[in-house]
Amino acid sequence: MLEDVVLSRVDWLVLQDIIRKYFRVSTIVMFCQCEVFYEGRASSRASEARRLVIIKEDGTLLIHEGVGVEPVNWQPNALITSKVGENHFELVAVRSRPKEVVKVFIKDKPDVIICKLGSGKFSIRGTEEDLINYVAQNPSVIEEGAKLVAREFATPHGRVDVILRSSNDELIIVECKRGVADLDAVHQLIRYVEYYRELGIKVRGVIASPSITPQALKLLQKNSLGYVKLQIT
Amino acid sequence: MLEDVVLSRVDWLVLQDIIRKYFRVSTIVMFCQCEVFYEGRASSRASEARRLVIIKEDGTLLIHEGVGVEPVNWQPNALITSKVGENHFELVAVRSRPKEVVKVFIKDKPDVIICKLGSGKFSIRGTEEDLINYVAQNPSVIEEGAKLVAREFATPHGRVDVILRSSNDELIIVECKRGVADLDAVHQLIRYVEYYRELGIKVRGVIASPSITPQALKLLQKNSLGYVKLQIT
DNA sequence: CGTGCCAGGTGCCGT
DNA sequence: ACGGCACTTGGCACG
Repeated sequence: MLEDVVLSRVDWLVLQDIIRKYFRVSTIVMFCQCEVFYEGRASSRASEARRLVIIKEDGTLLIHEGVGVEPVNWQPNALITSKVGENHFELVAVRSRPKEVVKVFIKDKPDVIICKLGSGKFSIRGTEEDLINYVAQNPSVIEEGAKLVAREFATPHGRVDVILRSSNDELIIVECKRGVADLDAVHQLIRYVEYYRELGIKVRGVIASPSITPQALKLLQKNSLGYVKLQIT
Repeated sequence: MLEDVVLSRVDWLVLQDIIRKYFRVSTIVMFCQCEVFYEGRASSRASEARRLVIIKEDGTLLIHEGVGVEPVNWQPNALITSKVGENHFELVAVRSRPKEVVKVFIKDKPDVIICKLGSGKFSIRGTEEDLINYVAQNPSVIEEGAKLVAREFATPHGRVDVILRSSNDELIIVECKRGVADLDAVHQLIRYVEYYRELGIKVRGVIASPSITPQALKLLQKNSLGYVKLQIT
Protein backbone atom coordinates (compact mmCIF):
# COMPACT_ATOMS: atom_id res chain seq x y z
CA MET A 1 0.00 0.00 0.00
CA LEU A 2 1.08 3.54 -0.73
CA GLU A 3 2.47 5.30 2.31
CA ASP A 4 1.24 8.71 3.35
CA VAL A 5 3.53 11.57 2.49
CA VAL A 6 3.99 13.95 5.39
CA LEU A 7 5.59 17.34 4.81
CA SER A 8 6.30 20.11 7.29
CA ARG A 9 6.22 23.83 6.53
CA VAL A 10 5.87 23.39 2.80
CA ASP A 11 7.09 26.13 0.52
CA TRP A 12 4.34 27.64 -1.66
CA LEU A 13 5.99 26.69 -4.92
CA VAL A 14 6.25 23.11 -3.73
CA LEU A 15 2.65 23.26 -2.53
CA GLN A 16 1.52 24.36 -5.96
CA ASP A 17 3.32 21.38 -7.51
CA ILE A 18 1.70 19.05 -4.99
CA ILE A 19 -1.78 20.32 -5.79
CA ARG A 20 -1.17 20.09 -9.53
CA LYS A 21 0.18 16.59 -9.18
CA TYR A 22 -2.21 15.11 -6.61
CA PHE A 23 -5.51 16.92 -7.23
CA ARG A 24 -8.16 14.28 -8.01
CA VAL A 25 -5.52 11.61 -7.41
CA SER A 26 -5.05 11.56 -3.65
CA THR A 27 -6.46 13.34 -0.65
CA ILE A 28 -4.47 16.41 0.36
CA VAL A 29 -4.72 17.62 3.95
CA MET A 30 -3.26 20.93 5.08
CA PHE A 31 -2.88 22.68 8.41
CA CYS A 32 -2.52 26.37 7.83
CA GLN A 33 -3.21 29.94 8.80
CA CYS A 34 -5.80 31.12 6.31
CA GLU A 35 -8.57 33.50 5.36
CA VAL A 36 -11.55 32.11 3.43
CA PHE A 37 -13.92 33.79 1.00
CA TYR A 38 -17.05 32.29 -0.48
CA GLU A 39 -19.24 33.71 -3.22
CA GLY A 40 -22.25 31.94 -4.68
CA ARG A 41 -25.80 31.41 -3.45
CA ALA A 42 -24.69 33.54 -0.53
CA SER A 43 -21.32 35.08 0.24
CA SER A 44 -19.10 34.86 3.28
CA ARG A 45 -15.76 35.75 4.76
CA ALA A 46 -13.92 33.83 7.47
CA SER A 47 -11.13 35.90 8.95
CA GLU A 48 -7.59 34.64 9.32
CA ALA A 49 -7.22 31.67 11.65
CA ARG A 50 -5.49 28.34 11.84
CA ARG A 51 -7.64 25.75 10.06
CA LEU A 52 -7.69 22.26 8.63
CA VAL A 53 -8.07 22.23 4.86
CA ILE A 54 -8.98 18.99 3.09
CA ILE A 55 -9.00 18.39 -0.66
CA LYS A 56 -10.57 15.02 -1.41
CA GLU A 57 -10.02 12.86 -4.47
CA ASP A 58 -13.41 13.82 -5.90
CA GLY A 59 -12.67 17.53 -5.71
CA THR A 60 -14.46 18.08 -2.43
CA LEU A 61 -12.98 20.97 -0.46
CA LEU A 62 -13.53 21.10 3.30
CA ILE A 63 -12.32 23.80 5.67
CA HIS A 64 -12.65 22.98 9.35
CA GLU A 65 -12.08 24.97 12.49
CA GLY A 66 -11.41 23.52 15.94
CA VAL A 67 -15.06 23.04 16.88
CA GLY A 68 -18.26 21.72 15.39
CA VAL A 69 -19.31 18.97 13.04
CA GLU A 70 -19.89 21.29 10.13
CA PRO A 71 -17.04 22.83 8.11
CA VAL A 72 -16.83 26.62 8.19
CA ASN A 73 -16.60 26.57 4.39
CA TRP A 74 -16.76 23.85 1.77
CA GLN A 75 -17.17 23.16 -1.91
CA PRO A 76 -18.52 19.90 -3.35
CA ASN A 77 -17.12 18.50 -6.56
CA ALA A 78 -14.90 21.48 -7.34
CA LEU A 79 -12.19 22.26 -9.80
CA ILE A 80 -9.31 23.44 -7.65
CA THR A 81 -6.46 25.56 -8.84
CA SER A 82 -3.79 27.52 -6.99
CA LYS A 83 -1.76 30.67 -7.33
CA VAL A 84 1.41 31.80 -5.59
CA GLY A 85 1.07 35.42 -4.53
CA GLU A 86 3.29 37.90 -2.77
CA ASN A 87 1.84 37.58 0.69
CA HIS A 88 -0.29 34.49 0.40
CA PHE A 89 -0.87 31.22 -1.38
CA GLU A 90 -4.27 31.19 -3.03
CA LEU A 91 -6.49 28.15 -3.44
CA VAL A 92 -9.48 28.59 -5.75
CA ALA A 93 -12.28 26.00 -5.78
CA VAL A 94 -14.95 26.50 -8.43
CA ARG A 95 -18.12 24.59 -9.19
CA SER A 96 -20.49 25.45 -11.98
CA ARG A 97 -24.01 24.47 -10.86
CA PRO A 98 -24.71 26.37 -8.84
CA LYS A 99 -21.96 28.78 -9.84
CA GLU A 100 -19.90 29.12 -6.70
CA VAL A 101 -16.35 29.95 -5.74
CA VAL A 102 -14.40 29.35 -2.56
CA LYS A 103 -11.03 31.05 -2.18
CA VAL A 104 -8.57 30.15 0.52
CA PHE A 105 -5.76 32.60 1.22
CA ILE A 106 -3.00 30.70 2.99
CA LYS A 107 -0.71 32.96 4.96
CA ASP A 108 1.94 30.57 6.26
CA LYS A 109 3.87 27.54 5.09
CA PRO A 110 1.44 24.74 5.80
CA ASP A 111 2.03 21.24 7.02
CA VAL A 112 0.76 18.89 4.33
CA ILE A 113 -0.24 15.25 4.25
CA ILE A 114 -0.89 13.46 0.99
CA CYS A 115 -2.72 10.19 1.41
CA LYS A 116 -4.93 7.69 -0.33
CA LEU A 117 -8.29 7.21 1.39
CA GLY A 118 -10.54 4.27 0.65
CA SER A 119 -14.23 3.59 0.70
CA GLY A 120 -15.75 0.73 2.67
CA LYS A 121 -19.14 -0.90 2.48
CA PHE A 122 -21.63 1.07 4.50
CA SER A 123 -24.78 -0.44 5.93
CA ILE A 124 -27.33 1.24 8.15
CA ARG A 125 -30.46 0.15 9.99
CA GLY A 126 -33.15 2.22 11.61
CA THR A 127 -33.88 4.55 8.72
CA GLU A 128 -37.31 5.61 7.50
CA GLU A 129 -36.86 3.07 4.71
CA ASP A 130 -36.82 0.31 7.34
CA LEU A 131 -39.99 1.64 8.94
CA ILE A 132 -41.69 1.71 5.54
CA ASN A 133 -40.67 -1.88 4.87
CA TYR A 134 -41.98 -2.91 8.27
CA VAL A 135 -45.37 -1.33 7.66
CA ALA A 136 -45.51 -2.76 4.13
CA GLN A 137 -44.86 -6.23 5.49
CA ASN A 138 -47.10 -5.86 8.54
CA PRO A 139 -50.05 -3.70 7.47
CA SER A 140 -52.07 -4.89 10.47
CA VAL A 141 -49.94 -2.69 12.77
CA ILE A 142 -51.73 0.23 11.12
CA GLU A 143 -55.15 -1.39 11.08
CA GLU A 144 -56.36 -4.92 11.59
CA GLY A 145 -57.21 -6.52 8.27
CA ALA A 146 -55.45 -3.92 6.11
CA LYS A 147 -53.61 -5.11 3.00
CA LEU A 148 -50.65 -3.62 1.17
CA VAL A 149 -51.48 -1.72 -2.02
CA ALA A 150 -48.29 0.22 -2.77
CA ARG A 151 -44.99 1.26 -1.27
CA GLU A 152 -43.16 4.55 -1.91
CA PHE A 153 -45.62 5.54 -4.57
CA ALA A 154 -44.80 8.72 -6.49
CA THR A 155 -47.49 11.39 -6.86
CA PRO A 156 -47.04 14.93 -8.26
CA HIS A 157 -47.08 16.13 -4.64
CA GLY A 158 -44.35 13.81 -3.43
CA ARG A 159 -43.78 10.18 -2.67
CA VAL A 160 -46.38 8.43 -0.53
CA ASP A 161 -44.64 6.09 1.93
CA VAL A 162 -47.25 3.31 2.05
CA ILE A 163 -50.76 2.81 0.69
CA LEU A 164 -52.99 0.19 2.31
CA ARG A 165 -56.53 -1.03 1.70
CA SER A 166 -58.72 -1.53 4.76
CA SER A 167 -61.04 -4.52 5.19
CA ASN A 168 -63.97 -2.27 4.22
CA ASP A 169 -62.17 -1.32 1.02
CA GLU A 170 -61.01 2.17 1.93
CA LEU A 171 -57.55 3.36 0.99
CA ILE A 172 -55.25 4.31 3.85
CA ILE A 173 -52.33 6.66 3.18
CA VAL A 174 -49.49 6.10 5.64
CA GLU A 175 -46.73 8.64 6.23
CA CYS A 176 -43.83 7.13 8.18
CA LYS A 177 -41.36 9.05 10.32
CA ARG A 178 -38.34 7.42 11.93
CA GLY A 179 -38.19 10.02 14.70
CA VAL A 180 -40.59 12.56 16.14
CA ALA A 181 -43.34 13.41 13.67
CA ASP A 182 -43.70 17.17 13.33
CA LEU A 183 -45.91 19.73 11.59
CA ASP A 184 -44.18 19.10 8.28
CA ALA A 185 -44.99 15.41 8.44
CA VAL A 186 -48.67 16.21 8.97
CA HIS A 187 -48.64 18.61 6.04
CA GLN A 188 -47.11 15.99 3.81
CA LEU A 189 -49.90 13.64 4.75
CA ILE A 190 -52.54 16.32 4.19
CA ARG A 191 -51.09 16.94 0.73
CA TYR A 192 -51.33 13.27 -0.25
CA VAL A 193 -54.80 12.80 1.19
CA GLU A 194 -56.10 15.89 -0.61
CA TYR A 195 -54.52 14.69 -3.83
CA TYR A 196 -56.47 11.44 -3.74
CA ARG A 197 -59.69 13.09 -2.61
CA GLU A 198 -59.49 15.52 -5.52
CA LEU A 199 -59.21 12.50 -7.78
CA GLY A 200 -62.50 11.39 -6.26
CA ILE A 201 -60.92 8.57 -4.30
CA LYS A 202 -62.04 8.06 -0.73
CA VAL A 203 -58.96 7.84 1.50
CA ARG A 204 -58.00 8.06 5.13
CA GLY A 205 -54.58 9.16 6.32
CA VAL A 206 -52.38 8.17 9.24
CA ILE A 207 -48.94 9.01 10.51
CA ALA A 208 -46.82 6.14 11.84
CA SER A 209 -43.88 7.11 14.06
CA PRO A 210 -42.41 6.44 17.49
CA SER A 211 -43.67 9.82 18.71
CA ILE A 212 -45.29 13.06 17.63
CA THR A 213 -45.18 16.67 18.78
CA PRO A 214 -48.32 18.03 20.49
CA GLN A 215 -48.90 20.65 17.81
CA ALA A 216 -48.57 18.07 15.08
CA LEU A 217 -51.07 15.81 16.84
CA LYS A 218 -53.52 18.71 17.13
CA LEU A 219 -53.18 19.44 13.42
CA LEU A 220 -53.71 15.75 12.66
CA GLN A 221 -56.90 15.64 14.67
CA LYS A 222 -58.19 18.90 13.20
CA ASN A 223 -57.89 17.24 9.80
CA SER A 224 -59.45 13.97 10.96
CA LEU A 225 -56.25 12.07 10.36
CA GLY A 226 -54.95 9.21 12.46
CA TYR A 227 -51.84 8.47 14.45
CA VAL A 228 -50.19 5.11 15.04
CA LYS A 229 -47.35 4.92 17.53
CA LEU A 230 -44.82 2.62 15.95
CA GLN A 231 -41.32 1.80 17.06
CA ILE A 232 -39.11 -0.71 15.32
CA THR A 233 -36.17 -1.79 17.42
CA MET B 1 2.71 29.65 18.40
CA LEU B 2 2.61 25.94 19.15
CA GLU B 3 3.90 23.84 16.29
CA ASP B 4 1.99 20.87 14.97
CA VAL B 5 3.22 17.52 16.12
CA VAL B 6 3.48 15.03 13.27
CA LEU B 7 3.95 11.36 14.02
CA SER B 8 4.27 8.43 11.64
CA ARG B 9 3.04 4.91 12.27
CA VAL B 10 2.21 5.51 15.89
CA ASP B 11 2.22 2.58 18.28
CA TRP B 12 -1.14 1.96 19.95
CA LEU B 13 0.14 2.49 23.47
CA VAL B 14 1.59 5.82 22.41
CA LEU B 15 -1.68 6.66 20.62
CA GLN B 16 -3.61 6.00 23.80
CA ASP B 17 -1.34 8.39 25.67
CA ILE B 18 -1.81 11.02 23.00
CA ILE B 19 -5.57 10.79 23.19
CA ARG B 20 -5.55 10.95 26.97
CA LYS B 21 -3.24 13.92 26.94
CA TYR B 22 -4.66 15.93 24.04
CA PHE B 23 -8.39 15.12 24.07
CA ARG B 24 -10.29 18.42 24.45
CA VAL B 25 -6.96 20.23 24.36
CA SER B 26 -5.89 20.04 20.73
CA THR B 27 -7.23 18.67 17.49
CA ILE B 28 -6.04 15.15 16.75
CA VAL B 29 -6.04 13.96 13.15
CA MET B 30 -5.38 10.34 12.21
CA PHE B 31 -4.95 8.48 8.94
CA CYS B 32 -5.75 4.87 9.49
CA GLN B 33 -7.21 1.60 8.34
CA CYS B 34 -10.41 1.24 10.34
CA GLU B 35 -13.85 -0.24 10.75
CA VAL B 36 -16.59 1.96 12.21
CA PHE B 37 -19.70 1.09 14.20
CA TYR B 38 -22.48 3.43 15.17
CA GLU B 39 -25.37 2.76 17.51
CA GLY B 40 -27.97 5.32 18.52
CA ARG B 41 -30.97 6.80 16.75
CA ALA B 42 -30.04 4.36 14.01
CA SER B 43 -27.16 1.91 13.75
CA SER B 44 -24.52 1.41 11.12
CA ARG B 45 -21.36 -0.39 10.13
CA ALA B 46 -18.67 0.86 7.80
CA SER B 47 -16.35 -1.95 6.75
CA GLU B 48 -12.60 -1.71 7.00
CA ALA B 49 -11.03 0.97 4.82
CA ARG B 50 -8.45 3.70 4.99
CA ARG B 51 -10.04 6.81 6.45
CA LEU B 52 -9.35 10.22 7.93
CA VAL B 53 -10.32 10.45 11.60
CA ILE B 54 -10.58 13.85 13.25
CA ILE B 55 -11.05 14.52 16.95
CA LYS B 56 -11.70 18.20 17.52
CA GLU B 57 -11.09 20.19 20.69
CA ASP B 58 -14.78 20.25 21.51
CA GLY B 59 -15.09 16.47 21.37
CA THR B 60 -16.41 16.37 17.81
CA LEU B 61 -15.51 13.14 16.06
CA LEU B 62 -15.44 13.08 12.25
CA ILE B 63 -14.65 10.10 10.05
CA HIS B 64 -14.14 10.89 6.39
CA GLU B 65 -13.63 8.73 3.34
CA GLY B 66 -12.03 9.87 0.09
CA VAL B 67 -15.20 11.33 -1.43
CA GLY B 68 -18.10 13.54 -0.46
CA VAL B 69 -18.71 16.54 1.76
CA GLU B 70 -20.37 14.50 4.48
CA PRO B 71 -18.44 12.27 6.88
CA VAL B 72 -19.28 8.57 6.76
CA ASN B 73 -19.66 8.64 10.55
CA TRP B 74 -19.53 11.38 13.14
CA GLN B 75 -20.31 12.26 16.73
CA PRO B 76 -20.90 15.79 17.99
CA ASN B 77 -19.70 16.83 21.42
CA ALA B 78 -18.57 13.37 22.50
CA LEU B 79 -16.62 11.93 25.35
CA ILE B 80 -13.87 9.96 23.68
CA THR B 81 -11.94 7.15 25.29
CA SER B 82 -9.68 4.48 23.87
CA LYS B 83 -8.70 0.89 24.46
CA VAL B 84 -5.73 -1.12 23.26
CA GLY B 85 -6.88 -4.53 22.06
CA GLU B 86 -5.18 -7.58 20.65
CA ASN B 87 -5.91 -6.95 17.01
CA HIS B 88 -7.10 -3.40 17.00
CA PHE B 89 -7.03 -0.04 18.73
CA GLU B 90 -10.52 0.98 19.80
CA LEU B 91 -11.82 4.52 19.88
CA VAL B 92 -15.15 5.01 21.68
CA ALA B 93 -17.08 8.26 21.30
CA VAL B 94 -20.16 8.62 23.48
CA ARG B 95 -22.75 11.34 23.76
CA SER B 96 -25.68 11.25 26.10
CA ARG B 97 -28.53 13.17 24.44
CA PRO B 98 -29.40 11.49 22.32
CA LYS B 99 -27.65 8.42 23.67
CA GLU B 100 -25.29 7.44 20.90
CA VAL B 101 -22.00 5.62 20.53
CA VAL B 102 -19.51 5.56 17.71
CA LYS B 103 -16.73 2.99 17.85
CA VAL B 104 -13.70 3.09 15.61
CA PHE B 105 -11.62 -0.06 15.34
CA ILE B 106 -8.20 0.95 14.09
CA LYS B 107 -6.33 -1.91 12.47
CA ASP B 108 -2.94 -0.39 11.68
CA LYS B 109 -0.47 2.02 13.22
CA PRO B 110 -1.87 5.38 12.18
CA ASP B 111 -0.14 8.55 11.15
CA VAL B 112 -1.12 11.20 13.65
CA ILE B 113 -1.07 14.99 13.65
CA ILE B 114 -1.73 16.97 16.79
CA CYS B 115 -2.47 20.60 16.17
CA LYS B 116 -4.16 23.66 17.56
CA LEU B 117 -6.91 25.02 15.33
CA GLY B 118 -8.35 28.47 15.77
CA SER B 119 -11.64 30.15 15.13
CA GLY B 120 -11.95 33.26 13.02
CA LYS B 121 -14.73 35.79 12.69
CA PHE B 122 -17.32 34.52 10.25
CA SER B 123 -19.64 36.83 8.39
CA ILE B 124 -22.16 35.89 5.75
CA ARG B 125 -24.56 37.76 3.49
CA GLY B 126 -27.45 36.47 1.45
CA THR B 127 -29.24 34.54 4.17
CA GLU B 128 -32.97 34.50 4.81
CA GLU B 129 -32.31 36.90 7.67
CA ASP B 130 -31.08 39.46 5.15
CA LEU B 131 -34.21 38.99 3.05
CA ILE B 132 -36.40 39.46 6.14
CA ASN B 133 -34.57 42.66 7.03
CA TYR B 134 -35.01 43.92 3.49
CA VAL B 135 -38.76 43.32 3.53
CA ALA B 136 -39.08 44.81 7.01
CA GLN B 137 -37.32 47.97 5.86
CA ASN B 138 -39.06 48.13 2.50
CA PRO B 139 -42.62 46.86 3.04
CA SER B 140 -43.76 48.48 -0.22
CA VAL B 141 -41.95 45.76 -2.20
CA ILE B 142 -44.68 43.44 -0.93
CA GLU B 143 -47.52 45.90 -1.39
CA GLU B 144 -47.65 49.62 -2.00
CA GLY B 145 -48.57 51.45 1.18
CA ALA B 146 -47.93 48.53 3.52
CA LYS B 147 -46.35 49.24 6.91
CA LEU B 148 -44.22 47.05 9.15
CA VAL B 149 -46.02 45.51 12.12
CA ALA B 150 -43.63 42.80 13.32
CA ARG B 151 -40.51 40.88 12.35
CA GLU B 152 -39.76 37.24 13.18
CA PHE B 153 -42.79 36.99 15.40
CA ALA B 154 -43.21 33.73 17.31
CA THR B 155 -46.53 31.85 17.19
CA PRO B 156 -47.28 28.36 18.49
CA HIS B 157 -47.01 27.16 14.89
CA GLY B 158 -43.61 28.64 14.24
CA ARG B 159 -42.00 31.99 13.70
CA VAL B 160 -43.64 34.34 11.21
CA ASP B 161 -40.98 36.10 9.12
CA VAL B 162 -42.67 39.45 8.65
CA ILE B 163 -46.10 40.90 9.44
CA LEU B 164 -47.27 43.99 7.56
CA ARG B 165 -50.42 46.10 7.61
CA SER B 166 -51.88 47.13 4.29
CA SER B 167 -53.23 50.61 3.56
CA ASN B 168 -56.77 49.24 4.00
CA ASP B 169 -55.82 47.92 7.42
CA GLU B 170 -55.49 44.20 6.65
CA LEU B 171 -52.67 42.16 8.08
CA ILE B 172 -50.28 40.58 5.59
CA ILE B 173 -48.23 37.57 6.65
CA VAL B 174 -44.98 37.31 4.69
CA GLU B 175 -42.95 34.11 4.48
CA CYS B 176 -39.48 34.77 3.09
CA LYS B 177 -37.29 32.21 1.32
CA ARG B 178 -33.73 32.95 0.25
CA GLY B 179 -33.83 30.35 -2.53
CA VAL B 180 -36.56 28.49 -4.36
CA ALA B 181 -39.81 28.47 -2.38
CA ASP B 182 -41.20 24.93 -2.20
CA LEU B 183 -44.26 23.10 -0.90
CA ASP B 184 -42.96 23.31 2.66
CA ALA B 185 -42.74 27.07 2.46
CA VAL B 186 -46.37 27.27 1.32
CA HIS B 187 -47.45 25.01 4.16
CA GLN B 188 -45.66 27.18 6.67
CA LEU B 189 -47.55 30.16 5.33
CA ILE B 190 -50.86 28.28 5.40
CA ARG B 191 -50.20 27.38 9.03
CA TYR B 192 -49.60 31.00 10.05
CA VAL B 193 -52.55 32.34 8.08
CA GLU B 194 -54.90 29.76 9.57
CA TYR B 195 -53.59 30.53 13.04
CA TYR B 196 -54.56 34.18 12.72
CA ARG B 197 -57.88 33.43 11.04
CA GLU B 198 -58.81 31.13 13.88
CA LEU B 199 -58.08 33.97 16.24
CA GLY B 200 -60.69 35.92 14.24
CA ILE B 201 -58.11 38.16 12.62
CA LYS B 202 -58.47 38.87 8.93
CA VAL B 203 -55.13 38.22 7.24
CA ARG B 204 -53.67 37.68 3.82
CA GLY B 205 -50.53 35.68 3.14
CA VAL B 206 -47.70 36.02 0.65
CA ILE B 207 -44.46 34.28 -0.09
CA ALA B 208 -41.46 36.43 -0.99
CA SER B 209 -38.58 34.68 -2.72
CA PRO B 210 -36.45 34.86 -5.86
CA SER B 211 -38.35 31.91 -7.33
CA ILE B 212 -40.93 29.23 -6.59
CA THR B 213 -41.60 25.69 -7.79
CA PRO B 214 -44.67 25.19 -10.02
CA GLN B 215 -46.36 22.86 -7.53
CA ALA B 216 -45.79 25.33 -4.72
CA LEU B 217 -47.28 28.13 -6.81
CA LYS B 218 -50.34 26.00 -7.56
CA LEU B 219 -50.81 25.27 -3.87
CA LEU B 220 -50.45 28.97 -3.11
CA GLN B 221 -53.15 29.89 -5.61
CA LYS B 222 -55.47 27.14 -4.43
CA ASN B 223 -55.29 28.72 -1.00
CA SER B 224 -55.72 32.26 -2.32
CA LEU B 225 -52.26 33.24 -1.17
CA GLY B 226 -49.92 35.61 -2.97
CA TYR B 227 -46.45 35.48 -4.41
CA VAL B 228 -43.89 38.26 -4.66
CA LYS B 229 -40.74 37.64 -6.65
CA LEU B 230 -37.97 39.21 -4.64
CA GLN B 231 -34.25 39.04 -5.18
CA ILE B 232 -31.77 40.92 -3.05
CA THR B 233 -28.36 41.17 -4.64
C1' DC C 1 -35.45 20.62 27.25
C1' DG C 2 -38.73 20.20 23.53
C1' DT C 3 -40.57 22.40 19.05
C1' DG C 4 -39.80 24.75 15.05
C1' DC C 5 -36.93 26.08 11.30
C1' DC C 6 -32.92 27.74 8.51
C1' DA C 7 -28.86 25.92 5.97
C1' DG C 8 -24.31 28.12 0.71
C1' DG C 9 -27.57 22.43 3.86
C1' DT C 10 -25.90 17.38 1.22
C1' DG C 11 -27.28 13.19 -0.85
C1' DC C 12 -30.71 10.16 -3.23
C1' DC C 13 -33.88 9.17 -6.38
C1' DG C 14 -37.69 10.33 -9.37
C1' DT C 15 -39.82 12.49 -13.65
C1' DA D 1 -31.69 19.38 -15.16
C1' DC D 2 -35.70 20.31 -11.66
C1' DG D 3 -38.41 18.64 -7.80
C1' DG D 4 -39.58 16.51 -3.61
C1' DC D 5 -37.61 14.57 0.59
C1' DA D 6 -34.84 11.98 4.13
C1' DC D 7 -30.86 12.79 7.12
C1' DT D 8 -27.64 9.67 13.19
C1' DT D 9 -29.23 15.89 9.46
C1' DG D 10 -26.43 20.13 12.58
C1' DG D 11 -27.12 24.47 14.51
C1' DC D 12 -29.83 28.28 16.60
C1' DA D 13 -33.33 30.72 18.99
C1' DC D 14 -37.33 30.77 21.73
C1' DG D 15 -41.28 28.97 24.42
